[in-house]
Amino acid sequence: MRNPDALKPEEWDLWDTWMQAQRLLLQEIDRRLQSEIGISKAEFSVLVTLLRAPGSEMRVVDLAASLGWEKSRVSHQLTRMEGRGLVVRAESGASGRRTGIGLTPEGRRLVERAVVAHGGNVRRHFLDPLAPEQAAAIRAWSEQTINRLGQGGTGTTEGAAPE
Amino acid sequence: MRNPDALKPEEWDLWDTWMQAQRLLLQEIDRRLQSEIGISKAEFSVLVTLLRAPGSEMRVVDLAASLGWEKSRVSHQLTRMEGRGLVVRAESGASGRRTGIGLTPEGRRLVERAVVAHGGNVRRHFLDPLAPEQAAAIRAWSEQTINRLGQGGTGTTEGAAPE
DNA sequence: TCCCTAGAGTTGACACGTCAACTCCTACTT
DNA sequence: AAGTAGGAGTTGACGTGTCAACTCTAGGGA
Repeated sequence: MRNPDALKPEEWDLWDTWMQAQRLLLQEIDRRLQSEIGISKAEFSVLVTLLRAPGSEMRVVDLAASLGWEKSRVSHQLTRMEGRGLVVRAESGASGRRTGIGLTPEGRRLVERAVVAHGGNVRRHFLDPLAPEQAAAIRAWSEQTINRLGQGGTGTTEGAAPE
Repeated sequence: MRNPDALKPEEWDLWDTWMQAQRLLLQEIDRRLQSEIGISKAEFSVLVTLLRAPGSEMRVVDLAASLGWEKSRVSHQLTRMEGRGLVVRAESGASGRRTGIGLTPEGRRLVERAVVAHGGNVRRHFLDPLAPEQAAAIRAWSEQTINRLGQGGTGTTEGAAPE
């Protein structure tokens, strides 16, 4: 603590407070998605990304790029979701061999309900309690943070919980 | 999307942008802690909490309360950290049987270095780029979110990465 | 043609986290 | 003293996430 770099108590407090608020909000939104629809945030992200893809079908590597995930993470996630019957690994066999990932009817049904429910939760727990000047500050901070730390945003996964 | 509750594109965009900024910042801070000191965020939280406890010793249940974690999570974490030689489960055997958790010399050495490094990282990546009015907005939003969602804050774990 | 490199995808080992079920001990009740 | 309720702690099953190593195949020289 004799380091000149040491944070002052009110600085630690801002950091801690912000971290805790974040964690509570994400927990709340995730838990509601889980209890109302029965899918996790990770499953929701994959399903939404597939839903918005042309033909509702993508390759693993494109899914990974769109979500900003590692491809091994996508592969593990797909293995679990295939087991739950939410997605299919379509192996185009002899001809194209493109191994596209697609939605099952069950997956499509769930994600369509989830988009509505999740939107409502985001509105209730994030957007509504946000005062206009808070929204402006958060937007500005977020953009400058992404510019500073993010190399190239995934860009296209609008509406998916990014993580 | 024909739901009246549906979010407008700029609302989705604010949510996505904020989520992504958060994720990038946490990733950056965690990765630096890992590469500079060689411990994870979870390990750091446990070590800092122990370091600040009277006698650097706590029971599992108090650790859990202070961190805001489930006790089973604490137990699993301690099992891994005991394997790495960072903490000890002191079983006071016949007399008190209090099963206090303590720091090993190695654990103490690491956490003392980590506090300095982590503080510097928080300053560089969170506090410094924050304009004063952004800090005020983030503090206000965090506090109202905690009041709305948090039932009883853990309170005392000042300085630990709360999650 | 044969090799061989580079991309796509999978797998295994491990860290992290939750939930539910379990053991163990203490303290209270009768 | 026997019984029991409850707190403290652990464990196992499983979902989530990273890293490194692996397979497979297409395409591109020599």
